[in-house]
Amino acid sequence: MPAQMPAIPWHKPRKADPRQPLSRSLIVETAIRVLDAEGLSGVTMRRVAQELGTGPASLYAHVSNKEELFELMLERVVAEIRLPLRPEPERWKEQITEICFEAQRVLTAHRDVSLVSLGSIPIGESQLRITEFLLDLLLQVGLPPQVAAWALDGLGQLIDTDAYEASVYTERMARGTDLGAYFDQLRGYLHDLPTDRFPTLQGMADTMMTGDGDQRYAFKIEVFLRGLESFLPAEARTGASAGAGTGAGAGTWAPADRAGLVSDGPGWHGAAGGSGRAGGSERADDSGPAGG
Amino acid sequence: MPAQMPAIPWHKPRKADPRQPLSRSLIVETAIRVLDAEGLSGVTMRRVAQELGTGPASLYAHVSNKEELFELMLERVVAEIRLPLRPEPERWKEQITEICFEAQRVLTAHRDVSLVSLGSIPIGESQLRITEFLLDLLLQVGLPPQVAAWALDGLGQLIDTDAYEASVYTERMARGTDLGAYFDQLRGYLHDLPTDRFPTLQGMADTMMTGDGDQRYAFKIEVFLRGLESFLPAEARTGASAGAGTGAGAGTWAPADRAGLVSDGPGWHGAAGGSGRAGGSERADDSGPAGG
DNA sequence: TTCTTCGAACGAACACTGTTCTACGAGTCG
DNA sequence: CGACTCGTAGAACAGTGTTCGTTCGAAGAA
Repeated sequence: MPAQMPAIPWHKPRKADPRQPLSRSLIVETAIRVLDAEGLSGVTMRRVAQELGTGPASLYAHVSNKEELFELMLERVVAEIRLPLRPEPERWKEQITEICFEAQRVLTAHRDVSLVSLGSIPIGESQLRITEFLLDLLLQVGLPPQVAAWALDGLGQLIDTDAYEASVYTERMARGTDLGAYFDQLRGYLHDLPTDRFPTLQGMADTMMTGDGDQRYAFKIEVFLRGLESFLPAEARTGASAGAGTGAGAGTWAPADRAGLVSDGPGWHGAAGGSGRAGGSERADDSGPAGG
Repeated sequence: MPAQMPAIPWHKPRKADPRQPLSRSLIVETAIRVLDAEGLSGVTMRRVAQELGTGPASLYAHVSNKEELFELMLERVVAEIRLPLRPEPERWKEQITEICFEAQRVLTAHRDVSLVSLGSIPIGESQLRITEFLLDLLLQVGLPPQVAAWALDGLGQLIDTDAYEASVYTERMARGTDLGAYFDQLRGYLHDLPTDRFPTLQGMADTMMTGDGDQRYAFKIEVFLRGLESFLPAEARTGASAGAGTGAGAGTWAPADRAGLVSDGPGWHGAAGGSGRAGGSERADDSGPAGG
């Protein structure tokens, strides 16, 4: 808060704080401020009310529930997700990947919110805006309507789940857990598994732990999109389709180049000392494909 | 509770209840009983303690946390998931689909538990057992190790998220919401969307609402598996691979035949007049094979 | 101007929550 | 027999979401 002029003493001296009256949007904004500062579990009616200089009961005049408040918060957050200007069917996979990463950037920028998203049907205006865009894109690509509709479902789950998982790790780290040590420990645990009962897993401990959150996320998106691609009717397939041929060996696979839209600043990725989800948290400064 | 004999008055009249002493597993079992009866939010330390005829403080001698208790509960639940006798690489997609449905069956049979699973790394013994099986299977199919490893991640998220979403609807229905009416309302809402801003979505309202939870789940699994298939090196591809050619038109796509293990009838579909994800837990008595 | 009305604001309270402190009591070891 | 553990609990602390009943301030009616 910047310096503020003192209240003129003879103007309504009775009420010291010239705060604006309560309103739905003011409450939601305040709640989001608390969310960003202390995580979703820190957003309590009392905490929000206190931030507004009032009591918890006052909030119930504008918001019927804590659940409703949460959903309003989610809507406001989702509204921050930016979309490309228009669908470009010829590079639909790249475009969807970009949107997925943009969504994850925004969601994880607000701590835990994705948990709210996980359990609710996305019918808010902002959510529908994204749905509309993706649906349009998928239809233009040539996917059958039913496939496109159901694909949105899966895509939404993918985004939400990954954002939530990422936030869980961020929260855990914010509470003092050293993720680097934790993952090393985990790797050791996998490595020490009894060979007779877990022969495959035990031998692949390192492979299981490879890759940070972004890499894994990109992989999942790519798998889903390739799967979607296989539902394209024969006549809708362009030559660019990675489809069947480009089998990609183990290490040779690389996440789609995420240029454009997502290229704003370092974002959360590097900031907190490493990976979103797994492995090598010591690589905070890696210049990877992601940053801008 | 069946009728119970009254305690013989002159046998230890001091302590009326001849209950067995507290123990970790007894607490976990009791907690799961409460979970099944009242959902995850009903599992409170006080409630579990009360069920055991004691106070909440007594639990902390065996369980360090509510969080730890939840994870112990998850482990016990996941242990119920049955696996096929051995990997059958020649029908890997069917087998994975079966496992996914079996997992969902078990998870949703215990209300909310999947929420616990969503935020934790699956390192319990039972979870690793499943991981080991799937990893073995995927490697036998010929997937590159790194792809197989990361695929497990995605598969786990798919299972957990879908189970959680299903449970959310079940819980909501248990609280009295009529899902049929709710989805009709939702369909109407989509249909009434302003045509200028949501042209695609508005016209596809019905398509968006088509399909029950199982169908959508099967679709997502199929997409993921087809995507995975595209990572098979050329030499590992059998003729059976649906891969590129069998493009499937709009309505012609059908979920993979879920024989054996998952062969439980119509499920809840008819009940709520449509889509969604909830319901039909009334078929717990299916005699599926797959045991072992 | 005065009176009524009505919804927003809010203090207090209710019934909960997870967790900890501390005392009690039985069992075992020396 | 005393000392010493350790599982069992009662009570309490600091919170939680939500509701009740009241107050208050401004707008509309007389």
